[in-house]
Amino acid sequence: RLRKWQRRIRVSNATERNLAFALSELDRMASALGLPRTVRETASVIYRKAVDKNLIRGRSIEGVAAAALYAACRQCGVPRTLDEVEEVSRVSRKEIGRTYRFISRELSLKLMPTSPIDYVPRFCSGLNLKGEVQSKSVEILRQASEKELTSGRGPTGVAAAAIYIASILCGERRTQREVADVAGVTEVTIRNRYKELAEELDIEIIL
Amino acid sequence: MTNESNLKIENVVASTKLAEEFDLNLIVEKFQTAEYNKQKFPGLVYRVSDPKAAFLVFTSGKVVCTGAKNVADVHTVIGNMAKKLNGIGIKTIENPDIAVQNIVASADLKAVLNLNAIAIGLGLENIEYEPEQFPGLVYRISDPKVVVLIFSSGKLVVTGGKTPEDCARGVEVVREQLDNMGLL
DNA sequence: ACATTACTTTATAAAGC
DNA sequence: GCTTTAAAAAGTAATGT
Repeated sequence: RLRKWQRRIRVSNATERNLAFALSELDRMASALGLPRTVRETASVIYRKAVDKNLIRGRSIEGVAAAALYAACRQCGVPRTLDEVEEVSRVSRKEIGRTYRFISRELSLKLMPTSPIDYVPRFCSGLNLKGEVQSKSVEILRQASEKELTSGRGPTGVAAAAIYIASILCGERRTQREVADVAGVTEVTIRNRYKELAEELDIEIIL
Repeated sequence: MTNESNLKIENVVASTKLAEEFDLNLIVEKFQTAEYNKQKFPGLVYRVSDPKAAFLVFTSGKVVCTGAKNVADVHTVIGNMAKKLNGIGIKTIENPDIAVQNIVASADLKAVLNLNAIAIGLGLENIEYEPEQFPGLVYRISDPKVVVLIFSSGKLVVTGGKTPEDCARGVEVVREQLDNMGLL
């Protein structure tokens, strides 16, 4: 009888220890990414649900925590790319993506693919661009979406191209390199996307 | 009206057993283009151009054939492979059972698609669409048991089928569902 | 700036780590 | 789970001229 109690205490300790570790990891990663408290709380709720459904079995706490954070960012409308989450975690992008798909399905998160529009505020502030440019970027993205220019394209690349165009239209030009750096894409991608947007949306870009 | 599936088979994967065991070291030295690194991979790699295909040969006598463009070619290339082995002094099983394990095919719905709308239409729980990672929407069908990759260009990739009919049916299932949702 | 090569995703068998 | 093979889709990336 005493052994049974001891085992329960041990399991309980291990469970609590793991949860504490996971939560501290979430906090550490969220801080590194500069995420608000609401996202950290959302991530911890997702993580706890994963624990309750025994989804951690066969997976690392780090991986599930990173996937929960990635999912939380998307759920809160402030997405980070898998690459960004990978940078602050110690698991590979491949495992974060794989674990994300798993918990997303098991917890029925039903998240829509990330919208380029959700990246606009963060990228624009990273480029010191005002609200006017943000509004213009969003306007361009809505038109792009209506004309089917966003399906299958990377959300960050499309957002970057829209911001690049908007910055020029608003007289606050940023170079392709500057935009590419904050968006985490290459100049080639910005070029390909902005050419397509400019042509299909009949936007004249004069340098 | 409608349709013949402009289905094109791109790759056929099959497996069979040609002997009870193989001495891969003997085969590598006799077949000049064969590759064999036991620590890297347990199988010997051998490419042929007759009908183009690639073989993975194992010590157990089992063989995997990939890259063929037809189910018929699979039989042809495996037959040629058996003869080449015989020519090198290795006996092989007479009429080996050849099992097609997977067929990859491509098709074209000839329409520009809105993948976000399709994701919602087919149900987010039934699909996977992460444009950040890959431009295609992944749709798993249970009957026929195939996986279809749907692209915004209207092009499709069907894989997982064991027969060309599975692939053709998979395309039709997608075409019908998209049509019913008015997304075609 | 443009070209080429290469990697992302899907399925599938094989033997072994 | 990984390793290796083949092939398509379209986007993005790395490298080279």
